[in-house]
Amino acid sequence: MPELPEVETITNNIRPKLLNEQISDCAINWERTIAYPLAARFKEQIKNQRVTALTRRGKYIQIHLDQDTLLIHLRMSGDLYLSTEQEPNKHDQLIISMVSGKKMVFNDTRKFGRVWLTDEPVKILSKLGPEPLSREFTAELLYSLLRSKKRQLKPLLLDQSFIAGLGNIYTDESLFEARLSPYMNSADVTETQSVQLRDAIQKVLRKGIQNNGASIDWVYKGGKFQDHFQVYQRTGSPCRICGTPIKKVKLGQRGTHFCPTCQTVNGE
DNA sequence: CTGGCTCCCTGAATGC
DNA sequence: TGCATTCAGGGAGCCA
Repeated sequence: MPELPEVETITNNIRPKLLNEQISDCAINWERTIAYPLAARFKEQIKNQRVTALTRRGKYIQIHLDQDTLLIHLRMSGDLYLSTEQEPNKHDQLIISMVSGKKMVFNDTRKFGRVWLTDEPVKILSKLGPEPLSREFTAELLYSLLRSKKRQLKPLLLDQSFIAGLGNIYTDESLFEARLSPYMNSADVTETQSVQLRDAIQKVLRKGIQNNGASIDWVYKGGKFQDHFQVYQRTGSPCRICGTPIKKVKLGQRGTHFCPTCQTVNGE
């Protein structure tokens, strides 16, 4: 599942290949991929625009064009890459071709991914919480944000309006790194624990990026962070700190992995 | 405000 | 072997 480190890796990979390219045309194979505007208008509006920059915000890839911004959210199974192949692959939902002949492919097996073409990307991105790797993401900020809510840490960290970019993998890994229980109520987190959690989130995300993200299932290949998982997908395996079998539970409708010995709610 | 649940999708895993 | 069922997972939307 592409989360912040995977999206960062993908954005970095395509940036040099796409900068200054001019779009000539696009093929929409699954209309629902286009979240905005209507498919027909999208197709017209994107034509002839030139790529000026590529950035990431949360789990969104932003492809800045000279008129609009192309926002891409990969959701569960999306991938974005340059292709030289003539025939489309299975699950190529959107293919954008360049004047130079290059083709950018949005491939998405489960069809959850979405693409927007808008001159007001802020309207979509302003719902997001702070960037966890930015300078503004201090322990003090996290502490005040946590105290302003009364929610269990796991579902709260997954909430993109709280912090942008964490998904199921990096949330579980961050909570383990911080030694905090996924069940813990955010309002009970102390200042010291906020420091731990901020440091843990940044450490885990940075390590993810260094490893080009994680490759799990058949989705997204190329990353190596899966070799460094402490809890994610390690159900029943011994905790690397204390040896207790890693537990998997359902929390907020999401599979949640943690060490019941190392990750406590203030001793409980 | 919070939590719980459903929906969108496909492919892998499991059951018989 | 083959068919049917179940499940995972990000985020929107709905309801309590």
